[in-house]
Amino acid sequence: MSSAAPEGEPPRRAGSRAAAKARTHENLLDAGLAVFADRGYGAASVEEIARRAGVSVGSVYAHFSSKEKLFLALIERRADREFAAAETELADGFDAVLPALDRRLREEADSDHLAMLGAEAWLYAVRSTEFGEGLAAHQARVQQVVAGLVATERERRGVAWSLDDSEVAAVVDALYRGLVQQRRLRPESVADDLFGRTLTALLRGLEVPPPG
Amino acid sequence: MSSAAPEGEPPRRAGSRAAAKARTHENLLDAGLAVFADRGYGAASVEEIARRAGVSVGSVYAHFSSKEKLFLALIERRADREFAAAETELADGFDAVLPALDRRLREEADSDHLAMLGAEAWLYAVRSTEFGEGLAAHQARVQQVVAGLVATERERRGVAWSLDDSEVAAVVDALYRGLVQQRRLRPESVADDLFGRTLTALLRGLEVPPPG
DNA sequence: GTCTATAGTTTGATAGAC
DNA sequence: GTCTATCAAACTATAGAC
Repeated sequence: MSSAAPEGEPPRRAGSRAAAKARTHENLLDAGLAVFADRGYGAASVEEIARRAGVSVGSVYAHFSSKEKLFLALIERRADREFAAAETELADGFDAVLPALDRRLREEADSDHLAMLGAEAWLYAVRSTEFGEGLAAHQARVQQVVAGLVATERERRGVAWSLDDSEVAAVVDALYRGLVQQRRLRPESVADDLFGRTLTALLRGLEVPPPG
Repeated sequence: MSSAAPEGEPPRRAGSRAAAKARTHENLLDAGLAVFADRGYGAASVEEIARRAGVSVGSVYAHFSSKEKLFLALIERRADREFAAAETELADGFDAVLPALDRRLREEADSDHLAMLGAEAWLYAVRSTEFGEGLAAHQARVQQVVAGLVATERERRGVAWSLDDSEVAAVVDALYRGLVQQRRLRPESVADDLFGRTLTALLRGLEVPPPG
């Protein structure tokens, strides 16, 4: 052992070998995001991803064993970030949630790559049983968090609703994704706060008149 | 001229040349639907489409000048059918619309190819300015039909709504597409009549209490 | 209009030097 | 870990016979 650095010690400088490797790794994921979103999974070439990340094709295969693995790692990173963002927003209480969701919807729809990546991920999922189950599990987790918030709000209002909490969560999720795609295609048809106003109306309409 | 058949006369038998050509044309569109849905636009090969249609690659290019043109013709056929179906269902009056939409949503989500084709079309649209404007125009037409029905129902109820008719139409469309994708990925989270029940609740919640 | 055969690219992935 | 060089396979599209 020529180096005296103990295991687990953080790198001394930003330019250390480990940091450079991690940076290349992230650069490849960022480049993959752009190319997969621009060309689609099938038409995306590893060569273009490498060029965009500023490395050679050989280096790409040193980090990811295949084009497919790079794509999956990219989806996973996105799913992790999405889940973390959802938990952060929900911690601020119900009244802060709707504006936060409106903002996230705009960011995703107006991003150059995010909405397309979501569609590519869905397509890959419905074509691959294994990955499809993984994405379904991720969506189920997100919707359970939403369902929890929905239940809290329903109890606070002290009313019964004509849809189950999990159904409301599924509808909210589906409407979110549908509006993202809609805004990407026809921005003028989806106002900045349309999602929030729709949910406000929906929750009011869910109330079931008390029996008797 | 060896044949005595006057111009414009209908073919004598189903096996005439013109009928055979039309049949091959439709077969190619059907095969394209299956392959584009299964593989994605970029990964789909003309060779597989030809094999699935029972013709050679050369024949494909006798009908469509490129893989892209075949894809676009396929999307257009689908859009025409979608629009025709929408108009038929809406002619039966409002009460019949919700069950009809529930049924169409199930058919699209449970089809082996339709939901994927929709996602491929959206991706192609957001990547191509020209086609994107075409698909946006198609969606605008569909939503105008929906908005007309929404306006009629709103007036029949004699109430004001907290969303414009066109906004309601956009939300209905987005929710429909979102639930199709949701059901394809997690069928158990989207009951057969969830879409109709959600719209029923939404319309109730849209009502604005009369002023004073 | 449909076929066979093929031209001309581009692709994903690997080998070996450093 | 990154590079250059390279391979075998697959691709879209065309040419010419029938």
